[in-house]
Amino acid sequence: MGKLPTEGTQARRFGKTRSAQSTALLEDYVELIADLLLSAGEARPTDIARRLGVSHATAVKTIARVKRAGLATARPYRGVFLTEEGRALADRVRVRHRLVVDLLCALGVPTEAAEADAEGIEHHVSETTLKAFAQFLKSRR
Amino acid sequence: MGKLPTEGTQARRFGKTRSAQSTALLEDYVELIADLLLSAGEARPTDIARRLGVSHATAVKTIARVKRAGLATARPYRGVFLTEEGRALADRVRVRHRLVVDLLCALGVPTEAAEADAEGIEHHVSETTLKAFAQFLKSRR
DNA sequence: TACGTTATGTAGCCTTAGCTACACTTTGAC
DNA sequence: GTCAAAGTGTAGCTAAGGCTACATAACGTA
Repeated sequence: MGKLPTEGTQARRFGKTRSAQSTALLEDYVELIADLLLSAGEARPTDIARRLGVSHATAVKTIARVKRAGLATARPYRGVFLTEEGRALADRVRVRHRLVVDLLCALGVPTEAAEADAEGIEHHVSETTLKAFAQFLKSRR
Repeated sequence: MGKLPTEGTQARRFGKTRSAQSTALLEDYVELIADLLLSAGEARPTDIARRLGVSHATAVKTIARVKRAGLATARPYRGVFLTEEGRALADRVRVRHRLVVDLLCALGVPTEAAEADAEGIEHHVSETTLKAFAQFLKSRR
């Protein structure tokens, strides 16, 4: 039985988790847009919607939020593009995703499950934890 | 560079992540209520709110949702109690939380960071992955 | 070039999860 | 027993993230 966290500590943890959830979607969009730009040369709302499994209207609305956050730009009927900041975020997210998947695989999680779980887990992994993951993988290679 | 997931596969993963998020709050509430019932003998809305770092009004509203989900019962001004189903969920959640924290610690993540990150991670760990975690911890003990 | 298909954007609705403000119970101290 | 403080509940607001329905733009092909 571990020691109980103080009221304040626990509240802070939950708060952090809540804010992580609000940025998770933005990260997913940015990562996906980067992916589409690279593999298809363009990122269209309909493609994004299909990949995420949501309606195109939902995608359009969220893209608007991504733009508002300064991560992307878009002109009507002309697709979506990342800003400098968006590209930087996409890179960070991609690296983190790979690291999480690699770690899960190293622990014996089957690839398919690792990829699926990483999708949810990655948004909640702190820098500190990420470093520990990298260290662990290095030591075992 | 891993192989790309098909459109459908990726959509399914995102969908799973989305639904996990909708149950995450319920799990947190149930776990906290169980905790308070055990340590204080009662679970009052204000205590729950303070521990989660939200207003009491928000807590009350979410407690209503927990009740609607059949996980808890409550009578006005008399505190919150778990149903059979709620207790079972609380147990599962507690076990899972401990396992995630223990794993992170075993990988060299400092305790404080492990506890904090686990709060967000635990809701996205599948049964498959959970088993791999347990197996890894056993093999290394 | 005209037209049907596909993509896009917009409007309006729902639920969740947060908040503040206000009203009503309970509880405890006197 | 009274009354103030603390706790509880309710109402009404916001933003996010879903959806469907509908109108308009772009594209490809006959």
